[in-house]
Amino acid sequence: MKRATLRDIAQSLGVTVATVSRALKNYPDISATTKQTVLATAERMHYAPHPLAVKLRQKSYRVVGVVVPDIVHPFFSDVISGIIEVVEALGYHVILSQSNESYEKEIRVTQMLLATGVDGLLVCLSNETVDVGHLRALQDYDLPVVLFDKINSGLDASTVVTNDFQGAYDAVTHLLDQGYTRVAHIKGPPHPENTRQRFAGYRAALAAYGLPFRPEYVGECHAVTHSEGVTFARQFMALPEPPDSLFAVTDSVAIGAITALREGGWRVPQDMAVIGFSDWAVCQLMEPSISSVAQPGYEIGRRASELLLREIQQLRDEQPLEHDHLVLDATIKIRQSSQRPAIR
Amino acid sequence: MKRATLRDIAQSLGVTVATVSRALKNYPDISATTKQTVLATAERMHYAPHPLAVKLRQKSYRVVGVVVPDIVHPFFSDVISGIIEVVEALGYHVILSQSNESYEKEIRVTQMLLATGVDGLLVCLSNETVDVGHLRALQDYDLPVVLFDKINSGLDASTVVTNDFQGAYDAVTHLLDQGYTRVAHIKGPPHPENTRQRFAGYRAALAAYGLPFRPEYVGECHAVTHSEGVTFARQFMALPEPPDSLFAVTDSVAIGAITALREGGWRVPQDMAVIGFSDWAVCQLMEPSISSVAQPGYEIGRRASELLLREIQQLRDEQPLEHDHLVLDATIKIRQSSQRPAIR
DNA sequence: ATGAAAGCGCTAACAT
DNA sequence: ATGTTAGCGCTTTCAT
Repeated sequence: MKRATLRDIAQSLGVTVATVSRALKNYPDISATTKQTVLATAERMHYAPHPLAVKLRQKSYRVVGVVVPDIVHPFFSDVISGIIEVVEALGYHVILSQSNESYEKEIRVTQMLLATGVDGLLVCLSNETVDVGHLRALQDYDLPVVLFDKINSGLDASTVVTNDFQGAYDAVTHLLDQGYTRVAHIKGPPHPENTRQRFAGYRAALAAYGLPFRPEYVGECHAVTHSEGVTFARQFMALPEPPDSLFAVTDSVAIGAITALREGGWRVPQDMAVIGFSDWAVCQLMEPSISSVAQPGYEIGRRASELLLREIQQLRDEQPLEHDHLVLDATIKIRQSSQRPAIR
Repeated sequence: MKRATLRDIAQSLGVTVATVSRALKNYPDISATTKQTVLATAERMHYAPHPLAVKLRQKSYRVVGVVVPDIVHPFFSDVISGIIEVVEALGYHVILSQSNESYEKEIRVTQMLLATGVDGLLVCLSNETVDVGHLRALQDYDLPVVLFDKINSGLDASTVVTNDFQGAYDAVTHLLDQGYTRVAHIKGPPHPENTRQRFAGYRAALAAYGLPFRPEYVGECHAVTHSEGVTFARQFMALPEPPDSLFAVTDSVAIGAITALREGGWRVPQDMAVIGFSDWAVCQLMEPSISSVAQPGYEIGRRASELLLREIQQLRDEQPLEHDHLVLDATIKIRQSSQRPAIR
């Protein structure tokens, strides 16, 4: 059936649209009978207000755009889930896009989002992105932008990130506290700030315990994959004085390393303790269960949304935008893979 | 800076909004000079058309709503990814909501989506949902709805699902073809059609190979968790004539079972072959790697979107809506856990 | 080549 | 208690 409008109801009742509009919205100055008839016909005609007309009139769209590099990733699913939780509670909706880690596509989807009329944008930059002119352009259109996880200081915007440094520091400290002294690290590539921070946390923890930094105990990934974990673990086992423990930049690398260790006849954690980063669901299912550093994805989504909604409100009130920079703690999850067996 | 409108440009140039509108859209009957100046001022004023005004005028919103029970789930991430791929290529956007497997919330979010003015809806029903009156109501508002994965025959709508029966049948056949004859099954609860189909596929495969159905080889989960896998595997091991292989309704159950088997001193696949369902990423990472049945999530997202967009178009053309019912094949991924060792 | 005017569907200030 | 009117920002037909 064709969608009914206020006018349809008004005409069929011989009143004006204004009356109908008021009747439907419980305005005080409306006769009980009129209200009744209007409500009844509206019901009968399956009337529903045209959302676009309402929004145009009220200048509020109530939609925020979200751009992540890759939806099919547990961390981003968590973030998105947190975002939806917060914004829906305030009657907002979420339009979701992905950049597929492509700078080109990121520009394209942010443009599309602007053209769709979102009230604000939550963005996790792609790994390729170094220039943020496209986001600055959005801000020029009075569109608030909040960055999370992968951020860029070139943009004057609120940011919400995990404390990768602290997470890494805690992970390594957990190893050192148990008496391990030769802690290896498989680090990520130099570009994303996140993995660089993890490396920094690793070095800082060693330094805090007065241990030397040994370059031969560090491997640098390019793609951050399972197979790189395999490669570096083999390398470590072949050293004249091999490490006794390993902090890997991600869980997939940690799992790759464990695979290689096992093939080489090394037991985990007896011959080498291992701790990863990200706390994927697999960590709990593997044997041994894998220790890892959990990122507060859901919380990042919530906090970033709160900041964005605040800025949207400030914009509406014609107040200056206040930016914030949140750094949320990561939590180490200690499981079997990193627990030193009792000393006999 | 305040957002510029057509009128702003028109006034600053001493022309009408109509002229500006035409100049910006490359209409033929517009002087080159006017076009130049308009374009220049538009640029200077950072003009961008107001999306809501355009959409209201053109009666096209170009947004589809998506409702899934839980975003943080690899299968749904895949589906969403497929949806976004297809609809963005046609200039549409995706508004995402989750029902958290709650019937109440499903009603709430579908209503919100209607109120937001989406052009159509892609829905995976919550496990709680038995009545689909809320979706029928949407259809009454001329809102096309396509169901995927968890569907309900009570609604006259297009559907896209995995062929759970065939996937299960193939999984069990794969075991039987290798000479296993005592195939156990840990099934899901009776309600969601999907897991019932898997059970049906299991029985059909046994029947096709002339094997008896043995109730003692079947366990029924309530929550479909890792720990239920543990419980049933222990039960199977304790049987006087234990099964030689197992088809589990999901990967988490399969992994639970493997854990229990290992604890009980049983080797996988030597003492019991195991195959799961869903093909989570973990399956490749575990040792032994776990065989599983892959659901075509991405493809489901694509196909469901295509059906929905077709219906949206048909509605616009005032043609009758054509419904389709697609059943996409699942693919068995054979890995170590289900491969019978060579017979010596 | 450009302007004037109507209208998408709704709201709200101002009448009566 | 209800009607009138003006607009939200844009597109498009019909004039000129």
